[in-house]
Amino acid sequence: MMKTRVFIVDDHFMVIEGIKSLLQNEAEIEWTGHATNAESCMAFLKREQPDLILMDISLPEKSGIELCKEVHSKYPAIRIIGLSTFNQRSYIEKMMENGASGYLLKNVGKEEILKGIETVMQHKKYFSHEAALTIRSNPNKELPILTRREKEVLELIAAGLTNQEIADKLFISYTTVDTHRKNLLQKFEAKNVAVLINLATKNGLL
Amino acid sequence: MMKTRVFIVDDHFMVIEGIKSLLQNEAEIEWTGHATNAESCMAFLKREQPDLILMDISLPEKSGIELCKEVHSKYPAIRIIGLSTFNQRSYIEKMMENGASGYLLKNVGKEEILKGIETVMQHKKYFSHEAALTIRSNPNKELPILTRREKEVLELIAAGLTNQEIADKLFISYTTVDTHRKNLLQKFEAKNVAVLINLATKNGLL
DNA sequence: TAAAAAATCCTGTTTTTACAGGAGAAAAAT
DNA sequence: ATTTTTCTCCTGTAAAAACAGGATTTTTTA
Repeated sequence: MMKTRVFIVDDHFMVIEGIKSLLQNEAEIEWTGHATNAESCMAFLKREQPDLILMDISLPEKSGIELCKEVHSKYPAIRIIGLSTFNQRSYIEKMMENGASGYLLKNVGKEEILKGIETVMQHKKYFSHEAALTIRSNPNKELPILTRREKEVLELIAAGLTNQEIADKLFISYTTVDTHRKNLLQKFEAKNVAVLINLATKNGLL
Repeated sequence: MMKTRVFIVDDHFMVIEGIKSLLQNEAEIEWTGHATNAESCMAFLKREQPDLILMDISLPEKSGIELCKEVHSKYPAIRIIGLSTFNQRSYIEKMMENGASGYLLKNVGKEEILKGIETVMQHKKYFSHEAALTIRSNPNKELPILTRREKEVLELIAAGLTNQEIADKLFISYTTVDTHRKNLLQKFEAKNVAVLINLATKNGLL
């Protein structure tokens, strides 16, 4: 059996050290190195390509989601497993959309990491227990899909602009902004702007 | 020189493993164990008391901030260092108010962990580099201090209740709620409720 | 116990949202 | 090329929030 060559990208050194320590005595795993940001990850990949990357989702500067997309398009053979503390549907979905093959929450133990690596290397998808529950259990509480304009308006609302101010800024009519606002409230099933902003920030849209 | 007996509470097993791995060959450090939640931490302390606890701030069920308060009041001799991914003034301050002696961000390396432990054991306070910058640099952007009632009203606003509904719920007048709302906007320097909720969620108040 | 802070209540006015119900034009997807 | 989605605009009304400027009574804290 071939050894799986593993690389890790995470801005938390202690997480890198933890996973390294957990995997160092595993026969099927070969540790190829680590990076603490997107840039040094890409630099490494120019010289050497691992079989699999464990990739933290929240990195400084360029996010794990963007990095995932970039790595996946330039090196489609490399399998990627998302890594995060956040057990949120939106994050998991974004990673998978951008080419990840699996998702591990950072509270997992050695077994789940190994199982994840093994499963993903067999061209199958893998989610750690809790993450799997999240994507299955509440398909009702799905995040609404916003249009480009709606996102734009949402951000300006959060910034404190009134409908009139938003209208002036976007060179559209006051009534158009009102319509977008109406649609935002409807999509989020929010009674008013307080709930809207609350939901939006908690789902990482702001 | 006495060895420092270190205990760690963190719900992420890989972080525990990482710190353990980093500290295991250090002569001045004695590893006494770990817990992944507040309950098992308290259970451990009943049997044995370490010199220092590295305590994650975001734990399931009871938060690190509450646990910190509890440990500090029951075992005042134990030194506590807060541990977190979040470099936010509010979190750092809350931990320090509740009896912590230092604060480490999870992106630190071995040196800062050791320096932190050493410093705190000498009855001094310690903040990791980036955390120290945060508490020093922007004393202007301080979080407003809310009263009990204001917090209550803030939460109900975020839940989508109108002034009248909040008034009914709290058995106070509509005008009182309006005053609290006014004061909240003033304290946060927010133009309207959208900005208020945005700031409040981003600062962990909601 | 005196001073400070917090919580309560009030009258008004203006501005902004929220809600209802359409509808045409431009872009995008099939 | 046609359907669907998105973006745009409109009229009108009711409800709620924001703003101004007080004032009294409880609680806390020094």
